[in-house]
Amino acid sequence: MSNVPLTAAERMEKIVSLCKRKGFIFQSSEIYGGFNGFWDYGPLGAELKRNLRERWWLAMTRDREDVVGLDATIVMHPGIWKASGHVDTFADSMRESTLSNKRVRTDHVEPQSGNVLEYSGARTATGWSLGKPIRVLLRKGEHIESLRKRVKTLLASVHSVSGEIELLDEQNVGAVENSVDFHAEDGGALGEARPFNLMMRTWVGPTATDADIAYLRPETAQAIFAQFKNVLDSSRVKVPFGICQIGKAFRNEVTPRNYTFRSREFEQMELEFFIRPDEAIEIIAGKVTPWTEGADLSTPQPDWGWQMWHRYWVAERTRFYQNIGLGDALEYYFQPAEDLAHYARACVDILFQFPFKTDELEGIAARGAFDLTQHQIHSGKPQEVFDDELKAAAAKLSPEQKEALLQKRLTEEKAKGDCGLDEAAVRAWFERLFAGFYVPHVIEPSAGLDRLVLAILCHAYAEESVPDAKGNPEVRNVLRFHPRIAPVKVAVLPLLRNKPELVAKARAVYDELRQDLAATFDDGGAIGRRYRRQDEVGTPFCVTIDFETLGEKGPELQDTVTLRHRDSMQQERIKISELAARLRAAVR
RNA sequence: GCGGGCGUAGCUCAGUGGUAGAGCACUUCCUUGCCAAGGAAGAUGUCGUGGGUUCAAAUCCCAUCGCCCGCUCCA
Repeated sequence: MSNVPLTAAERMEKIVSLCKRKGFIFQSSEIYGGFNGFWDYGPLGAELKRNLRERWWLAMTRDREDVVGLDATIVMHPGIWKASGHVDTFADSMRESTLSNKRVRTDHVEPQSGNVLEYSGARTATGWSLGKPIRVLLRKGEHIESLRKRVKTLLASVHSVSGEIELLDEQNVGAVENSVDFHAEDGGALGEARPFNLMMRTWVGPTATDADIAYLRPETAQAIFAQFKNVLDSSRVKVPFGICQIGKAFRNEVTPRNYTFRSREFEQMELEFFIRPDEAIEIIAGKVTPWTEGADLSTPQPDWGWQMWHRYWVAERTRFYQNIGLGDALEYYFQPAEDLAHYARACVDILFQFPFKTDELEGIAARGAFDLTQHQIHSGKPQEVFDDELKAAAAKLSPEQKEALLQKRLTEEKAKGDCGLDEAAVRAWFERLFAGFYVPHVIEPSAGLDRLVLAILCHAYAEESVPDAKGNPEVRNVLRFHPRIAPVKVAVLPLLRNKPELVAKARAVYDELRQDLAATFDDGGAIGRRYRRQDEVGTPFCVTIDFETLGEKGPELQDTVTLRHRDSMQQERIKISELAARLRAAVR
């Protein structure tokens, strides 16, 4: 058996088609023409997604002692999004170059100086023409021929025209100094500023005035920060510990693309794992273990600072993906320091090679104390924890040791330039720290559930070339889901439909198995066809009831069935009494 | 938002102004038999949506929605 070669585009098309045909994923609101950026899960997709969600939740909560769950609302106090920075960063005003249609943020336009040229239009000898006038900036020192060539090249690529482009009625309309009306790269005049609001708005309360505006959350994480104190005070947890949440989030993506990959409504699985600041670790443990290549990340240690915790969570999350059969398909991207957002200290992306491109499944960020500090400032409610171990350890430090810690931090803050804390702020922070108080730092593994479903489908999809009954090669479609996450675990099949005693026996086996396994019953068509039907939706096991099951070939085969394996297509004979335990073990 | 391509049965697609099609899938029945191909019968469409041109539109024109590709955006 070998895999049929497919191009990336063919592969993706087949996956999309299979998902619709078999009830994994449907377009939202399809009977009304669809709705861009929204997708529904059909019967099998809902099961698959539920299995993945359940695995993540159990890996976080049941399998660990140091993480608890939360289930918060989608609509929250608008102040949360002010504090988190989303109201500002998600509502950019954008302008477009009229020449290239390239967008630029209004507040990022670089002032330009030079002469403004205007053309009434452009055309080619082959019949293409541009009706609208073109304004473009001839920068100081730029040769006019170089500008003409650049404009022609841009027009050719933007409008997909070939052949020589002729620019019409060139006019010099005057000089400008430090103008913010031209695109920095292509020199094209910028159009009107338009707001790009990436947060979805709604109104809470029946009056729907501006004062009632609220937002559908653009991420689930902020609810965790907003409820941090309540969880801390009610759950007998102490730092280091985590709070996890699974739920819907909403963004007005500029371009929803690539099937379900970038949707406007999507589901996130997020953990905020709260840790002590490195200074607290140093006081308590005497040192902070730096991360080194090959470090032992299996068991958290008291002297771990944020770096080790960050790497630990990368390893933990990798283990999760291995357990659902994606381990061999991941790539990692360590964001270079200069690309990090101002509040992040490190970020690792876990990527999957989708047929359309390799892109992010999960981001694991070390975010320092940024979020809780923001909420402390905006809400006016302290978000500090009290750490008695820290207080006791700090009490044993000499004034010189304390000053040394402080000076070290001061040097770090100075290195940050304008965004660093001043000396008074650092002294105040250490005073609280020595008394046992601090705002915890956080490691944030944030995964997209819909992206995971898509990755699982893409990874599982295979077309094999297998010989048919006559030995001719034939294509077999199969979804090679790990049995743990397969939407249906076992199909029960009577060999023939028109023999009531076979059907009755098969029904009895089905009724027993479905008590604790996702099972299905199929008596339609030839047996081989039914096997292939189950392969196509990724059912790992088929159980076939035949006349031997009924005892026709003697008592030793009575109450045995054929157990057929999806990937190898091998069959074995097994007693009905052993079936449930055997299958349960395989899907655990 | 810009440019290009596309939208016909559940799926894949043919159909360039004159009666809406094929293959697969599906439904029912027959078959003592294990890897999609046996036999018989059957159901399936506002040709994405709205408007226009025409005696006549799946076909031509306009608008709109959706999908794909590129640009753009992406805490």
